[in-house]
Amino acid sequence: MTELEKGPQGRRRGRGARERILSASQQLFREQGINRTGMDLLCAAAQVSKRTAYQHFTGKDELVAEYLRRFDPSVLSSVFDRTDLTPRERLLAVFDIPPTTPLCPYIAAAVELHDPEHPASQYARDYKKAVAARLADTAREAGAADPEQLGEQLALLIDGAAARTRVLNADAFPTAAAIATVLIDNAIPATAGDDRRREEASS
Amino acid sequence: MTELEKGPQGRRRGRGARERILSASQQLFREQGINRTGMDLLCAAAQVSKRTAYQHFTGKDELVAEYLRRFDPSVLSSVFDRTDLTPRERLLAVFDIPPTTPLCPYIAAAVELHDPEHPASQYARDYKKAVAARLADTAREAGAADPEQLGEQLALLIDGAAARTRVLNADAFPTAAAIATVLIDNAIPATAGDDRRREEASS
DNA sequence: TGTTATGTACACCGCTCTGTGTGCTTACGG
DNA sequence: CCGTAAGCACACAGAGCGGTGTACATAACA
Repeated sequence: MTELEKGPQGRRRGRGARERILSASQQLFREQGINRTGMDLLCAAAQVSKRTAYQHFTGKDELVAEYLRRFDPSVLSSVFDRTDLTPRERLLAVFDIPPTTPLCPYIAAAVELHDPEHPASQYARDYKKAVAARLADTAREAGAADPEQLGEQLALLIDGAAARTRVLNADAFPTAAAIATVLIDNAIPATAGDDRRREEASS
Repeated sequence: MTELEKGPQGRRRGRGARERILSASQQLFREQGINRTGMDLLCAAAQVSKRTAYQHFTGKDELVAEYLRRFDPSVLSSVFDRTDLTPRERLLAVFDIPPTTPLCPYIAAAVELHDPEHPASQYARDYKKAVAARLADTAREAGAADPEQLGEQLALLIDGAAARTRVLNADAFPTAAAIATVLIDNAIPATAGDDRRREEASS
């Protein structure tokens, strides 16, 4: 960062080296996996010399960790911050985003790195917990009897759909959405104006 | 195989080389992952020379495929063939076996190999379909309205619990079992005498 | 006894991977 | 103008991997 993008025209070469590396990581790590993506290929894709890459990141581990840290805002917010949907609809909308994210990179990373102590694995755990927490919040908003439990359950459905989609090569999210519908209907007492009309459900 | 175990005492050295290799694979591939387990280490653990290993298997790929093919009978039958349980109880008993299998090796293999055309990936798909099919059969036995759907749903729960257990380092199968209970109760019309007579509490 | 199958011990090849060392180029700033 | 900082191109080290080649040992069978 420091004083990189300050010039009137910016340094042509330098401006965004980190971004290009991380952008290439996003693509390649997903398409090919982490272990199968060598630094040579990655640097070539990022149009960055290998030497430069290792001046921005101490090693591949750090790069992988950073790569995993970049998902939170985009995917999470895109669903949970939609004010045009009722809380209940938001809970179900989660199962419609897989087209954007064909498979969960956190599961892949946890399997590929295979080290629970790896910083990237830590980020993966944090992310999963954050997702479950936001689901729980939304569930509470929707008037669920036990929001934490529902959040955890829906999170499990997401992971199950992701894993199954991966192994079977077939979209499993519709099945997960069907389960989610049942769970939500069962968890919300029906007294709560969950769907349309959730105004006075504040308490 | 051919004429290995035919002698009155058998060849001391040869008898069970394949088994030792596969046994070591089961342990090491699970503990360390497939890619991280080199053939040198694996052969040392199996107390088999590397040369011998490559006379039994054309390559690591074939070994991995065989390794995955060895799970079907043990795990599957141990649950589905239990006649002491009602169909409904069998469907739920599935979520109690993870202590035996800490994580699903098929998901791990699919991620690690990263090639849907790999023979091992094919076995993984076959296995997953077989599990879903047996779940569907049991669901039909239990009187489910749509057994195929329930089977697919329960299979998704298993995979979700496995993946989540892996990423979070915490047992997620209880959550999956809770969901399964809801799904089963919702899918079985209650007219079917599946469990210990779940009275006619319908409507 | 000798042959043949099976397995061992160990060195070795070729490849890929992460990570560095070195020298050259580019562009900005004084 | 020259200095400095960032980057590039390229080669290379070091390690691990899958897989092989070679020479030797053992046991059954003729």
